[in-house]
Amino acid sequence: MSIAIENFVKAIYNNNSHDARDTKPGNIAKKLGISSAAATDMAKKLATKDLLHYEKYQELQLTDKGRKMAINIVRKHRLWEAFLFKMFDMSLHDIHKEAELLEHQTSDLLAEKISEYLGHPKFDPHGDPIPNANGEITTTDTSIPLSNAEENKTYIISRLTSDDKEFFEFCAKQKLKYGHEIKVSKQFKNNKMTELSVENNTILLNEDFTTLIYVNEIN
Amino acid sequence: MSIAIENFVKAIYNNNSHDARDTKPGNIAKKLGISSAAATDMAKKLATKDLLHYEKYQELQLTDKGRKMAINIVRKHRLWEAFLFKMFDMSLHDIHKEAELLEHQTSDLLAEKISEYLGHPKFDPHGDPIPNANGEITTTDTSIPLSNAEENKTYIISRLTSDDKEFFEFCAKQKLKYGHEIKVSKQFKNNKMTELSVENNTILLNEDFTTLIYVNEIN
DNA sequence: ATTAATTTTTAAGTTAACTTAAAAAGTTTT
DNA sequence: AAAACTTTTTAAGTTAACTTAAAAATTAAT
Ligand SMILES: [Mn+2]
Ligand SMILES: [Mn+2]
Ligand SMILES: [Mn+2]
Ligand SMILES: [Mn+2]
Repeated sequence: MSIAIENFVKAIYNNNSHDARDTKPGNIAKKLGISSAAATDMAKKLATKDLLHYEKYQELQLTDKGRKMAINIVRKHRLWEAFLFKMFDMSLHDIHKEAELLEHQTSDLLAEKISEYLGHPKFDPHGDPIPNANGEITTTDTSIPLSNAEENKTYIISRLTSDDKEFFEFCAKQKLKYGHEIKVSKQFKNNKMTELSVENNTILLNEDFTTLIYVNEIN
Repeated sequence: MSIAIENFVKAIYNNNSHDARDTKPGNIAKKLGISSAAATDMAKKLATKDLLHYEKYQELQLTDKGRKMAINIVRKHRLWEAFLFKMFDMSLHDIHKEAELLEHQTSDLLAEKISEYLGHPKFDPHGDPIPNANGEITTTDTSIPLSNAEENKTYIISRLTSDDKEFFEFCAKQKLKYGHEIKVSKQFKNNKMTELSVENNTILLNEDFTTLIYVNEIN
């Protein structure tokens, strides 16, 4: 399967497993940076390969075969992220970019070697779950977006769901990293802003960021 | 530059730096597993990109730009080989296959991180030199093929120049590895065979293998 | 319920990287 | 120096992955 096909299938998978937003060709096209005409063509082609169900004007839905394929790529992506993060001093954004390419050129054998070396990690450095070699995700995600966090409660950052460079640079600078502890001091409901403290610093985030940062409450 | 272009330029580079054999489209085509018509087309195209000089029926010659590009890919290939060899228990042949793909999806930044992690190694696990980030190869190779080695002299294996799976399996089993010591006991000139000892075992190799194994004399 | 706006699909065309088959040129043998 | 053989080139055609622009369908607004 070509890189174009792999990216297409992965985009569908990420789209409706993550946000559950609309999974029509136009939206997938936007994520991949191609025209929606190209996405429609590709969808039709992949339907003949039994990777997805296609019906005119309807949402695209992966078949079991398509989902399996997507998960395999996602697994390789997240393993590479975890591996590069551990081995080298590189920004999350750079790591993501490398993984975006390496994921397509990695044998199952090498993926397994990487997983083994890392002790079969369950999460990548963004906090996203890493499927096992059988395509299963055994962890359950109970985290909520920071925008929904409650005042005066303490949380652990569990996911950073973006691939924007500036976002990650900001997060790195402010110590907003996977696994770090934060305390929400105030939710400004009207302005949709959140005040919180990280390592004795108080920062104020707007909704653009608080919907990308997911947290788990500490009890 | 596409993967097809990168592999083409690399094939030319490897061809006339290694064996100095004929570098016409047909021969390159054979190495890449494409038709010679395709190779001729590609050669013409790359000439317009100033990556090589093309003249009908003549040998293909890389320009400085083309050579630079080839060396950059070779560097990434060999760094990946050295890195995977160090990190994981994988056969040389498998490592080579992974590197053949990863070399095209590796940023200069990541290549440098790998090189740094390994302490800027000068050789890959086949004994081939790793160009530095400026494309320079500072080591000089004084090794000779085992077929030319002299009787009753002791050598260190410095290169295994093949990508055949069976060859590497055989070498691995017989401890014919990069850096290992061997002693040549007899050269059968007529039969073009070489008798040698490795770790107290005596083995007899024919020309198919002794031209692929390069050695340096121990003084 | 029309009309307007948005999205998806179809249609037609492009480019890169191939293929096979025939023609042309180069090389080797007699 | 022909003839025979081999290799390279040209020519024509295919496929995957795109594009733009128009047509068709869906969705939203009045
Ligand atoms: Mn990708
Ligand atoms: Mn990730
Ligand atoms: Mn390659
Ligand atoms: Mn090598």
